[in-house]
Amino acid sequence: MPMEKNFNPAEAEARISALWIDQKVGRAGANKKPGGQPFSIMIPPPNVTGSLHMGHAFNNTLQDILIRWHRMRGDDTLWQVGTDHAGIATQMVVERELALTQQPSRRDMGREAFLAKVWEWKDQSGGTIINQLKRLGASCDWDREAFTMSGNFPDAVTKVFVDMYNKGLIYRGKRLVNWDPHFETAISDLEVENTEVAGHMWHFKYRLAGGEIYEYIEKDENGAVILRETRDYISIATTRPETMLGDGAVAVHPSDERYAAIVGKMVHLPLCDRLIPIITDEYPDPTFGSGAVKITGAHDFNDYAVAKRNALPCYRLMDTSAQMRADGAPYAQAVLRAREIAAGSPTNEAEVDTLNLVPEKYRGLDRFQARKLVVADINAAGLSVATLVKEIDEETGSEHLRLEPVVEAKKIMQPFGDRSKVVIEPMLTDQWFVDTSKIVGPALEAVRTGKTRIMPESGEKTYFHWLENIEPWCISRQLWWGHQIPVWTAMVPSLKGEVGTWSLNVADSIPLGKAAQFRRENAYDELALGGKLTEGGILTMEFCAASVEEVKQQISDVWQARKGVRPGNLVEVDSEPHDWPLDKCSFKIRSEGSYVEVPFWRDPDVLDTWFSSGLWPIGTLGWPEQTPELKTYFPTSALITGSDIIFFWVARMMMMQLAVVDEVPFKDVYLHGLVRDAKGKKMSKSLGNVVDPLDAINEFGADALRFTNAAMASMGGVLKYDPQRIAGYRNFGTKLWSACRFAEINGVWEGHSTQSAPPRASATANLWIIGETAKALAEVNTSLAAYRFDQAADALYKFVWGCVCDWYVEFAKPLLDGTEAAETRQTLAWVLDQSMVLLHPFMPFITEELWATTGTRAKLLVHQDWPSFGPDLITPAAEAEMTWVTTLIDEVRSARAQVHVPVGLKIDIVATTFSPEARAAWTRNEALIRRLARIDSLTTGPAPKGAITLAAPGATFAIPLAGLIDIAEEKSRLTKAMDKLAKEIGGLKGRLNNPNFAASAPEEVVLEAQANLSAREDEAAKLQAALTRLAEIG
RNA sequence: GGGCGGUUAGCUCAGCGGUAGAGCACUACGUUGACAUCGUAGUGGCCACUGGUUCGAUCCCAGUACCGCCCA
Repeated sequence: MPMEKNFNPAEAEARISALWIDQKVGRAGANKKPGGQPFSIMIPPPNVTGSLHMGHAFNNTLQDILIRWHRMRGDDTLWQVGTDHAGIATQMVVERELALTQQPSRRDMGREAFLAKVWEWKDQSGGTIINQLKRLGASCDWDREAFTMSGNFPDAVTKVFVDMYNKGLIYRGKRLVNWDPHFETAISDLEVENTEVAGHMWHFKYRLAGGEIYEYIEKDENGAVILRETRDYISIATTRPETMLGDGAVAVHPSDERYAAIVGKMVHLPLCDRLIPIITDEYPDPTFGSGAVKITGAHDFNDYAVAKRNALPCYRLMDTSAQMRADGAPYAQAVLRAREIAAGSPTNEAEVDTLNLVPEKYRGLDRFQARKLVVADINAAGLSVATLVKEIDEETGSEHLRLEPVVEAKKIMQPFGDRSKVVIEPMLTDQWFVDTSKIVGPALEAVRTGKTRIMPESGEKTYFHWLENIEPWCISRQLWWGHQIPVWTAMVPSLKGEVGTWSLNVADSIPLGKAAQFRRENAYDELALGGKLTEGGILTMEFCAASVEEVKQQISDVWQARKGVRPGNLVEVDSEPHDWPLDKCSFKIRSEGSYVEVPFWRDPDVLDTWFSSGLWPIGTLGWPEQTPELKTYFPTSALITGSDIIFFWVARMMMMQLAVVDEVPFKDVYLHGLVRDAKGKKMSKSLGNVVDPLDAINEFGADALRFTNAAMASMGGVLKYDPQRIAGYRNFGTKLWSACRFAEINGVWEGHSTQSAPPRASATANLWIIGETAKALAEVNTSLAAYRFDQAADALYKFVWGCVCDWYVEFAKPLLDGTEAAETRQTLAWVLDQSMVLLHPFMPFITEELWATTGTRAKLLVHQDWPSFGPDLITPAAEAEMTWVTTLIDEVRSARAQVHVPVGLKIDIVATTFSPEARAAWTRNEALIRRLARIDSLTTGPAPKGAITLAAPGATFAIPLAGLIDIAEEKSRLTKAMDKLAKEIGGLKGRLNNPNFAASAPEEVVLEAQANLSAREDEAAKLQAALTRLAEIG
């Protein structure tokens, strides 16, 4: 059956893909040869909720190119595939689906039922992106597909947590974190998008206590007084008025003379019955606003730092959904205690957190509603900074002056959750942290010493910069979908074995306020107690272990050691004691001698998804089991991923693998830029400029998209997708296809089977193309080894289109009629075979199809041996001769076109000078030259009148075209060529005449310039002679 | 504000010490034994600007301008 005119991707891709999957061509170690080195890549696990976008398509194309290349070379190859459970994203998807289908909400159905729903969803819809990867032609080991929530992965995550906990690398603490009020969880600062939005700046007056006044003096740059007034207040500016209820102080810069006199004095907090001090700190910018800043430690990161430095209490004002708090004691009671604390009464973080300083009127309001109300109330109290504005009464026309509060419209940076899109609230909460400062060292060291390479180099700088300034990593999330933190808390006796003193029967649970009082009065020392007091006043202790059984053992051991008895019954309960409803409070741990039931409870939080995906390299290979795969493929060879997750993932994988198995996770890291549209704009659904990889595959075929990806993959480049470019590479595939079809029509494939060695050839053109093939191979190898996919693609494009199709196929046409027909057939078959092989990693479908169509093959192309021939296939003499031939053809064609010789007209040519070498080159390649330059006959002799002249090395040719050509046009052609030569000659002479050049430049550069000059001068002389002749005839 | 990049043909990008390349687009011609998803021949560049180093700078260094990205 003759070949179709074109490759049909839609039909062939599905068929070939099924064949590859069916034959498991990508299984670990497939096509491995003796001596093959391990080569492994871990796919950056896409979110299980995800679908394939251009970033994935790009990134996985590069991985597949490397994998296919190494596999063909006989290396022991693994491309590990899998997905990431994506905590927030997945929970969001499933919750949305529950809402859409009118099912009970997550909270209504409870944790266990909800997780069952998530798994249900995962089984139904979690495979989308994996299937899409198959359409791209990705040759992963599909049987090894991993998921961060199944297989050995959860155990591996737990083990790592426990190990790190035991090594003191993980701790729990109350810190200000980014809180997502929609999902009601902490999120990473990397999951926060800071966006500039239109906001406002309000200016409030905080009055000095006791009616004190001071002289406020404002000076200009030169020190001249521009404002002097007596004030009874300090002016503060804020973009978040509702947080003023939790202010702990007003801060000014120590150098700020305006406020020097009142530093240390107290001010009245508007709307509150509290006084707060004026303190100094380096944080306020004296040139910004009034220079005085209100400090709300519990709701702003900068303020939190100031509060910590100055030991200010951080009063939390909002609940988990960012509504003003409605819990705890009445305002009057809370403020009483706050005043005591301000006056120096001892306290602690836990107690401060229980105090709700939101006045009743604001309790339960949304933060934005509260803002409006606070502003209105401050305005009403006359505590806003105001200016006088003129007002004209419309009826009477009389002017009034009215005080108007100053509200500046201002662009402010506001943090948004990247998933929820709601405004993030800095929130003081208990969270788990990885003490990154303790594990960052080896990660830095590995890159410094080159054990792991990051490409491009700028990525290395970013890596160092981030790691050198690393913050503790908050790893807990208040979600249900994820790896639950393996830490339990249990009631324990004190170190002295006391139970009755602090361990209360829960039925006796004391009110929070009373508990706080209890804690204060006992001025306890948690170290001495060997545990920690809960808010309910119960002595507890944390236990971290991989299983409940181990935890029970540990709890029991503590009781045994401290009290001399083991609890009769350890009961795991749902949550902390102070959350317990009364009917659950039946634990009898109090009565001396009868410790019947001791409750313990697990931390409900789950781990940040990045904590588990940080273990991807070892987790997918079966760790903690020492599997053969782990031994063979770890550390992995390369990681290919977007530069946007260098912090999220790359740096964390480095830290974690080094901390856990003391080895780098990968040798090379290749970072690529963000994917953009043709104009460089970020692709977004709202802009409608998203190029869907699947659309591109449907329209142009996967090979075209893949080749585009490779061609764009220059180091550090931005990736701008232009469908025209994809179309161009589709055409490239078609070009190869039709060259093979040409071969078919000429019987090249008849009886063809794979030949690894090139045929013995004698024709120059055949020798030449064999040499070009060797050069292409070398270039592809070098480029891929350096991760220069663009250079490899470029080399292949030039070779296949530029050498094979443009020249060699044309040369083959006359050769196939001559005495060298047999070797030409073999050469053409070999060259096209090599083209398929070399292109296969880039365009696997079309090449696999051609491979099957064109010969008897022992193996699929995907497992064909990568060639290993070297530069010995290059014949320098053939190369030089073909350069002479192609240059001559180019010149004849160019000259003909410029003087408008009709393409169809065959011309005669006269060699006016002809060296023996040139004559030999002509003779050997006469058929090709005559055909491609459309020459009828060659004679030698003097140049005829009225001819166009061409200069070639060792020869001058004249094309006699008396009457056919326009002499003026030929003159202008020659003059133009002469001008160009003159410019070049001028430059070369200038250099060579400079004595410093000869003295300083390397010898070969000087020689090259000299040779260049003499060649140019030779050519110029020939053209000058031609011009002279033209002048003679007119 | 801090960090990292970029500025080369109309567009998208390579090149990175020896006077500039590709693809696409554009122009003209063209069905010459595969290919019009094509062929042939062309047009098109003070390599952002200003200094410096060098025999020589698009390339190295410093500064300026503009544009990105990341982090505050």
